[in-house]
Amino acid sequence: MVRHPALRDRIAAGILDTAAAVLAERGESASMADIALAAGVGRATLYRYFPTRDALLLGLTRVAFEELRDRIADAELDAVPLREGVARAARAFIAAGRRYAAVVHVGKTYVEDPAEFDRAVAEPVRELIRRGVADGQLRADVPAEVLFEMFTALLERALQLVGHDRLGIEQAGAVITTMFLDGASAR
Amino acid sequence: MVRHPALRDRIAAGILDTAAAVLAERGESASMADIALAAGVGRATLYRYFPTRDALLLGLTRVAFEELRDRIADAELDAVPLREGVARAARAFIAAGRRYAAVVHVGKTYVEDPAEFDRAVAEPVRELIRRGVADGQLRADVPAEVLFEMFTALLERALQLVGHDRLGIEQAGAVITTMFLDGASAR
DNA sequence: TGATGATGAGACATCACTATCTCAACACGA
DNA sequence: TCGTGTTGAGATAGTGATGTCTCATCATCA
Repeated sequence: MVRHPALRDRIAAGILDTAAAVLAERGESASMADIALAAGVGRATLYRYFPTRDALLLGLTRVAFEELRDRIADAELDAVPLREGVARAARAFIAAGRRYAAVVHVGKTYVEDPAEFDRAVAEPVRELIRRGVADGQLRADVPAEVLFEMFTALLERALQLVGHDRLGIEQAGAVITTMFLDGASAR
Repeated sequence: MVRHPALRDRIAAGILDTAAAVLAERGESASMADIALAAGVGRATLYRYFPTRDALLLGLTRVAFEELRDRIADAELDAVPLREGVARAARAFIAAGRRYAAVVHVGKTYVEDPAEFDRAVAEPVRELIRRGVADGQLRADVPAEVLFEMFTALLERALQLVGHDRLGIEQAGAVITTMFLDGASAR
């Protein structure tokens, strides 16, 4: 019998944590042995917690997705002005994605339910941008979809910079927000 | 004796071309067999032209780098105003990088001489941005290095969109330039 | 202290891919 | 038509990773 049923979950969470770090650093090619070594457990133990590599990647994207989904829901992007919404979305992505930078790139293939991811994470941001275009606050000479892509591109790069300690978390959110809205030109 | 010494080069170039496409689509994990199949040659033949996988990746990054280097040199970024320089840099990257989107991501590990790449490609753009910050045209509340990262992030994403036919080449250059300089807000 | 259950180390089979080699078929020039 | 040289297909060895298994060891609880 398991002594502490919660202990197993905590160990699994710890493994996912270091797995996220290893994958972020070494890329998708990091092996199960690499992850086990970094997590300080034996390879066999790693397989006891995650019976396949896919199961591990799936678990990783799942926690990342849930955290991101919750933060986006908290942000209530549909209830605030455009500028505040963009700022909130940026902070939400950076806060949630900080530890899961690996997933941002690798992720798409391992997301359990892409439609659900789209609905709960991407769509609220797209809707925010569409609203900005519709009421004349955002430029209309480019499809809203392209603006969305540019926004996420800035986000992902900022996430990388945060991961490499070249940008603070707070600054990252501010830079993304102002860069996206106002660009790099001096005021 | 080889009938046409130039023929070999043309075939090699053709292989590199399709290799770029395959790698761009399937990612770094595309195998030599995949590439040979897509290129319409036997696997053994592929190995005759590129004795190792590394040699192929190296050759691919080499042509991409040379094209990009030449275009950046042509752009004379140090001799034009900031806005024109940004526009030229964007066009240069998109024109040269269009067929080598794979390398943009994978690249860094296969670049023969990272220092040379930095000197001939990245540094002129960085210098352009530094100049813009120094003369007050670009915002100074963010390190020039971060502005550079944001610019390349927009570039790479635009490159992807072009590759997926979601953005035209001309529009891509224009969007990058105006987004970077003025952001997404309506004028 | 003794029993239970988890752990780490390592052996092992399997699989996919790289890289090499051979050979029959083929194209092109003399 | 003949000969040179290239090609594609397939066999094969080597390598590294995944996934399974066993076993000695260790920590915890009674």
